[in-house]
Amino acid sequence: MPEPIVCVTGPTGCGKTALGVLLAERFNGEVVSADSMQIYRGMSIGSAAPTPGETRGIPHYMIAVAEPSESWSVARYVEAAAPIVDDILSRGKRPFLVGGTGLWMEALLRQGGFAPGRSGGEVRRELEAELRRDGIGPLLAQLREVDPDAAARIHPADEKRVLRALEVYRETGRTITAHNLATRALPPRYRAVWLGLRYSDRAEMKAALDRRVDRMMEAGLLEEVRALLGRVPRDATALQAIGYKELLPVLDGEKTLQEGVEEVKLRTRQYAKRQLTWFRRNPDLHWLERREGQDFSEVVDASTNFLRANGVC
RNA sequence: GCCCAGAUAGCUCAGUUGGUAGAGCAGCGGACUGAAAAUCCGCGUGUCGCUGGUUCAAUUCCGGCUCUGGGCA
Repeated sequence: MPEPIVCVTGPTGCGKTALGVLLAERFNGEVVSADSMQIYRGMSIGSAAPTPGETRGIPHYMIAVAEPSESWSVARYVEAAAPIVDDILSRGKRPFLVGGTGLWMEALLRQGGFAPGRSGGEVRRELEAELRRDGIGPLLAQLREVDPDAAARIHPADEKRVLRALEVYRETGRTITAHNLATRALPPRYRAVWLGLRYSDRAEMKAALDRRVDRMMEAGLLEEVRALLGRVPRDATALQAIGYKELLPVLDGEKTLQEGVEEVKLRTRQYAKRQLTWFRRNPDLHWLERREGQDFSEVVDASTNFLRANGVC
């Protein structure tokens, strides 16, 4: 087993990027981003991608590598990121997986890929057409028949997952349940040590997130959204990003700037809450609590101690 | 000063022909294996403005008061 890679995660806006860079500096590391929006070009303000100054000379990968008009997915991310992690390891450096997209991080660490099928694919489009034509009922009935476990597990209202489960079956003749069981049984691709950074107080987190959105606006987020709109279709995955989809109605004149900004702040804290839910279930994750007015070096020192105690040196 | 309307959950509001109340949003919790910054699920958190009266019982009916809109002066 090679040296563990270090995962640095937590809800948005809590300082993952800064912590990741400082730790990579101390531990001979390079940073691999695990962020479903920083991956696109032209979204640096709204996705809070690290600036050249913030990277402090540490190599960063998987940031601004995709055209926002092409929609990336977890599977494509893993295909691209895994060779990079391997390369970092082969050069005797330590990969720091830094980001807030939990599914992407876990998928990269896991061995065994995804079952075939993808958004925009032929089978998916077929299923979407069936859904529009006949409603979810017949699709649920089909799923109960071919994959009763998935039918029991997935909420009937979660159309996206119902479609995906049927898609896997139609593409492969195997169920998504069988596929998931098989991949879960495999040993992980990489050994990992997990650090999570979060505010100990919810109100402090909200205040910090609000301030960050204000800073993004000052930095020209609205112009960034306008520029993006000029070169990507409206249904692009990139335009689902928080900070972008909420400002489109402002550019369309359907909403005031203030309403748009309030919406961005709201969706940002709701997203942070979903991330907390996602990461809370990870028993390997070591949480570092941030408090208002606390010196960031305390967090860095605590992280350093934790990593040393867990075999990272 | 007078007239009219309103005052119910954090917000916007519904409702109770008198038996202490419920929607949306917010909030909190949860799920998550090719859109994941996506998608989906669960949970009501309340001096029904204050104060008297009628009544077995008032958030509901009646009076007074306060506040907020709008109108007339």
